[in-house]
Amino acid sequence: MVKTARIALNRPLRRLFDYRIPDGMKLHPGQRVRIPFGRQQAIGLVTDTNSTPVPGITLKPVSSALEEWPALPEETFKLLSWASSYYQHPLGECLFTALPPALRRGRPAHEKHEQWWKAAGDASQIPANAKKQQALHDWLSGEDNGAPTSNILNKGFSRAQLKSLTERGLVLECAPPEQTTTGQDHSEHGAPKLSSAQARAASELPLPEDGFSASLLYGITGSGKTELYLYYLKQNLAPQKQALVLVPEINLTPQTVARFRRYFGSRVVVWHSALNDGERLSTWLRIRNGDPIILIGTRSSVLLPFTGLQTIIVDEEHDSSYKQGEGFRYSGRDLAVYRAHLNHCPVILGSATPSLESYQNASQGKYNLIKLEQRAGKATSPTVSLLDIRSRPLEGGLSRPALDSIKQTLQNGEQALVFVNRRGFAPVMMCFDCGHTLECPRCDSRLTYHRRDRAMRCHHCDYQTAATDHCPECHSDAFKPVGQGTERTEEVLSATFTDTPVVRVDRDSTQRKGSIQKILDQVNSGTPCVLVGTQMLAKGHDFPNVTLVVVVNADGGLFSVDFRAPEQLVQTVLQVSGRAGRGEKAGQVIIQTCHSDHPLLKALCHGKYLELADQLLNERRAGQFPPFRSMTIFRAEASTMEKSLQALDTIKAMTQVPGIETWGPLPALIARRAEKHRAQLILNANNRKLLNALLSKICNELDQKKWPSDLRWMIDVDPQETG
DNA sequence: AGCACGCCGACT
DNA sequence: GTCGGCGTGCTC
Repeated sequence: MVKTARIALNRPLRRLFDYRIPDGMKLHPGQRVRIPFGRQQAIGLVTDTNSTPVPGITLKPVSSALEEWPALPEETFKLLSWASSYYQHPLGECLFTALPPALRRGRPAHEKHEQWWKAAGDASQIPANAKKQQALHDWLSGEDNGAPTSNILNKGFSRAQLKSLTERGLVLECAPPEQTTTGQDHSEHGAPKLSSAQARAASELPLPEDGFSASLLYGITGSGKTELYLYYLKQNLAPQKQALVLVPEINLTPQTVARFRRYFGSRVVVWHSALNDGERLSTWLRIRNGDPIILIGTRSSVLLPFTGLQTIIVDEEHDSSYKQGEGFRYSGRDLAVYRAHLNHCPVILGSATPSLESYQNASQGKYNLIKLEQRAGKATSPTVSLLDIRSRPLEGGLSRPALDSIKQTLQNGEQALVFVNRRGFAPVMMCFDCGHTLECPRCDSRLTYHRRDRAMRCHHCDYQTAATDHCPECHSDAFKPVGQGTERTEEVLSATFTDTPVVRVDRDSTQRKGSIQKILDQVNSGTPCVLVGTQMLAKGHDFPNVTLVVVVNADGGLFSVDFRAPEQLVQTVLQVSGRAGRGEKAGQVIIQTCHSDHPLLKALCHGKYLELADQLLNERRAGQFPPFRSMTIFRAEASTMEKSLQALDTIKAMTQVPGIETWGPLPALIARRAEKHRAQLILNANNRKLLNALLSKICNELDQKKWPSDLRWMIDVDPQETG
């Protein structure tokens, strides 16, 4: 009886491939293998060793197993298999996203031992013009144990400089120091001291030994959710077990990590997109090995091969960045819940503004709802007011009363924060004589003006061109930016408050490494200043001396086509409002709007998020939107809109069954993007299981179909974006 | 995704 | 006459 293995490859194929297992080779699901594939060699992952191969095909043999143990342990494998079928993404690609890049490429599953270097000899032998070599020699002389290559490179030195010094004998390779025992809790700290409200919330959280539980921790901004997490882990995490703390990318700051390290020392390890291949491999191996790590990481860390996971925490669980927007479109938060289920352990979803999905689960009793409605310390909740800006002149988007409030705040020796919601409100160059605007030649969108480098950029593709002073159509010099961006607001504020620092925080101003830290230091010094920024300012920061928050324009979310827009508006405003009055002084929030009588905005002033959430859930129920039905979007793009719409019509024909309602196909909000014409078809299903079964069938059929060569179709289960 | 095969245009 | 463009098809 010939033994066979079913193997998944890192290819966008929904099919698996069968191979013969050579005599004497033992294979198990999750194991990495080297296999011949077509006329190339490939790395595969074993999915099954009990399957019956398709008859009539001569099977090739597995070349070798890369290691005897499964790279993906059983529980991780189950998680990914489930995710593959839930999100309708090819199994091979799902499984491979859980491997670090080095292992995907077939590298051995152990760390490359790193070369260590120490200084030797006399620095005077270094040529006088080789300043960097001198600096390197200098620095290395101060490192008693020597330093590994990676540290040297991180310090800004180059391989070439290191090489020159070794050739001169001024730097020698040395043995790495004794491995410091990592993964241990070295910290002196016991559990953090909790307020009575925090202690009560903590006592409501189920314990790891109670098995699976999902809890929604609703804690208003400034209520001290992080302290609660720390307390919970300190009290309940067994010394040899692992914990996963998921955070949005933007919250994974050195401050957050430092806070965990204070309580758990080197047991805390991070995982995010900026790690290099070596760091990824190293952390992945430690997790796989069962080291008692507390891992703080972004979305993808929910896919790591934990082998002793005892608790999962999802901070800011409402954050849309938990949903991957392309390729394997999984939700890190939802997978975290499923993973806790597989692990028989608790998951805690924390937010000041819970997603309606999680809140509904809590309302139905599927999740525990734990409330923390008091701010920690002496801080009180800020007062929120609407400022109607209809027929008020604006400067840089700011009205006179708002500017006066900022002035007053600065005079009080306090700080102000101006929040510009850039969504759909970017500065566009327009001719005031002929009305001409610059459009992207490849997309249905206008170019955005970037003052710093005098460039016009498309935010939907990589197109950019130089800005001009004159209208390219009528050559008028009345060619000016209109609309509101952070740069314009910053400019106006700088001109108005000449002797106060105005600090801008957005993607453009924080690209350089460490620049965000500089900004935070400035703010934390407490001296009067004005912060201007986008979403980035709304997240998690603690600015004790900010007492005023101005929301420049809140109206974008009021009349959007996206069913999530109202929820997102409310969440963003509440999150940014939460930056005000976190110290001892009371905070004030001013929301500029043209619709001060809008019920949603009026409700926002009373600040009770759960009441708003109830109201928003009622609207979702009335419109039969998620979470009352489950939604899936099929998207298509091609060289013409006709081809895209036609493909979606074909798909629509497959979905005409009871219990499923379709909307469209319709051209996408941005119908042309990078020369591709895009359309989408929305499916709404009463029953998740039924929908999933239908989707599997459709995707398989779509794979068999002959499409025009330039047509691409995609599926997005539980979409975050519906445009 | 890779990679090869294949069938048409511009070159020594 | 060949080199090479990328459309099409296949990978156990």
